[in-house]
Order: sequence, then C-alpha cells, then structure tokens
Amino acid sequence: MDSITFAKAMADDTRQQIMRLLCCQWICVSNIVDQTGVSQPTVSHHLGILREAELVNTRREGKQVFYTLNQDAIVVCCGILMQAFAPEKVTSEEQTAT
Amino acid sequence: MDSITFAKAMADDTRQQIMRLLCCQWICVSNIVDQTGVSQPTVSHHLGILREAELVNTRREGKQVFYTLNQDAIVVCCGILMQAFAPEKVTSEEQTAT
DNA sequence: ATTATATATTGACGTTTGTCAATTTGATAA
DNA sequence: TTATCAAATTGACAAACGTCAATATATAAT
Repeated sequence: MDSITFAKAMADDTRQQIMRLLCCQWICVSNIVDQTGVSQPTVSHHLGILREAELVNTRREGKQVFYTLNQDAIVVCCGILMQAFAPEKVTSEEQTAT
Repeated sequence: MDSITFAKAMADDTRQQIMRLLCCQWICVSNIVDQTGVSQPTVSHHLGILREAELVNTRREGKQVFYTLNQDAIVVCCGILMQAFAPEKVTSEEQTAT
C-alpha cells in the first residue's frame, strides 16, 4: 500500500466518519447506514474504497457482513508518511552511531 | 488543522512529489517547476493548498519565493490520525496501570 | 422453488479537483 | 517610470469523486 492510496482513502468526510465507527469494533453495513445517515449504496461504495486500501477487515455472518478498522494498517501507513516527509523527526531515536 | 484537510492535502501525486522535494530543504517555485515538469500555475496551485493546510513554510527572497516542508506539522497530523484511528496501538506505551 | 433480507453493483447527475494558457500582481533593475 | 523576471490568480475544460435510485447478487427461511 502506497502513501497516495492511503491519503486518498482518508480524504473524505463520510469515510472518516465510517472509520471512526469501525474503530475498535465490528459493525454490519446496515448499522453503519443507520448511524451515518447516508444511503446504503453510498456506504457500500465507501467500504469498497476502504477495503481496496486494506484499511478494513471483513467478516460475513449469515446475511450480514461485518467490518472493522484495520488499526495496524493505519499505524504502518502513518509510519510511512512520517518516514517520507518528516525523516529528521523520526529516523533515529536509536542511532547505532558507529 | 483537522485530519480531513490533512488527508486531502496529501491525496495527490503531484503534491506528494512536491513535498518530497521540499523535505529538508528550501526551494523556490521555479526550481520546483523545473524538477516536477508541471506548469508554473499548477505548481502555485498545489503550493497554495499546502500553504492553506500549513504543511509548508514560506520565505520571500527578492523576486523569488522559497518553500520548505513543515515536518513538525506532518508529525502532529500523523499523530492525530493514529490517535483517532488506532488508539489501541498508540494510546499508552507508558500505562500507569493503577 | 419461492420469498425475504442484507449487501454489492450499475447508471446517472452534480460537484470537486487537477491542469494549462493567459493575465495580474509583486519586486528588482535600468 | 518603464522594463524585466518570479509567483499568484483567473478562466476554461476534462477527469475524478460522492451521492442516490434502481437493480443484481448472495444468503437464509418457508
């Protein structure tokens, strides 16, 4: 996953709203629809983008599909951003200083 | 600065290209134009977005305007993202564990 | 097999975004 | 002041994006 895919996936209000809901818990699509107030197709569309970016995990349970946020991916991507754009602030911390 | 402004500012290829150039050094606009191969108005447009998001610092020197990346802002914004979307992975590190 | 429910996909539409050419603004030099 | 160079702004246009209604797909229940 590259830093642009990540940034694009994060770059929408509705998507961040969904991500906040999915943080630390599994929720099914219809619940997301209820809690966000946007239409079911729109929610599915956003979930597709998050899935594509591997920012969410999925589990089917009968007729329902549950989603949760992939927190590890968030940390990794933020790390990549910081390495790329703030190396001076983050590079070392443990410098082996030969 | 909110996490959406940040993500939107990062969510473009040309803009990340410019940000990489501005990382750890001051460059003037015409140099950015030369090194990116996009037109001067386009570069100015992207710099405007980065300025708006406070991701760059600016300094005028005669007729030229120099830009550099605001690395501290990057770190802060990534921190906000991680706090919001990966709290379990980042909250503690030093848990006072009563 | 038919029906019912949950989610994904398609198609259409308006908005936002990235790009460039042309122009304007700002700053120095003559 | 006038001329020159650097950067910002404006206007136009195509491409990408977010949204919803309608439809299709998948799963379970009758």
